[in-house]
Amino acid sequence: MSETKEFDKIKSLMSVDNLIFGIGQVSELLGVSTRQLRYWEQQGYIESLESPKGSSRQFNLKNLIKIFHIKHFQNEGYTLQAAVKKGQKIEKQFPILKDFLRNRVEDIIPTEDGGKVDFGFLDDDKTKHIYGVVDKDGYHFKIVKEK
DNA sequence: CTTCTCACA
DNA sequence: TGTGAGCA
Repeated sequence: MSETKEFDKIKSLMSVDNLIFGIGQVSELLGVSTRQLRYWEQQGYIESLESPKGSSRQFNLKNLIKIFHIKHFQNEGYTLQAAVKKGQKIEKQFPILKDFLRNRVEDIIPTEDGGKVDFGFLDDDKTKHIYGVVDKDGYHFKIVKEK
């Protein structure tokens, strides 16, 4: 087997799409009854990977996260429909947040009582360095003037 | 022991 | 918005 083929195999093994959970696992993991999961799927809120007809349902990570969110918002007191909508909103926000973090966060520096997030410079002259600070008092931004 | 579907509230 | 029964 060629090296690229080997690499593809490893990549495929590590791919989140290949993290599959059985309905029982999901139920135990997230505290949602197997019956609920089938019901939610029947209502079209989630979907399972059902290649072999009539065989047991399997869920990928995407749907595991969906289920997690629905359960979460139901616990907060939302109806099933509202919980699904809340989950969809989070799922739309998440890639944007990820993109922001990937492109704007330069570094994360742990400290004794928390840490600080380096957001880089505010200006092109690179004189105002902005940090997001997490410490025992909470969260705040700090602008450090360089030279 | 698990998951499935169907009937029922 | 789900559950219990009863089958495979």
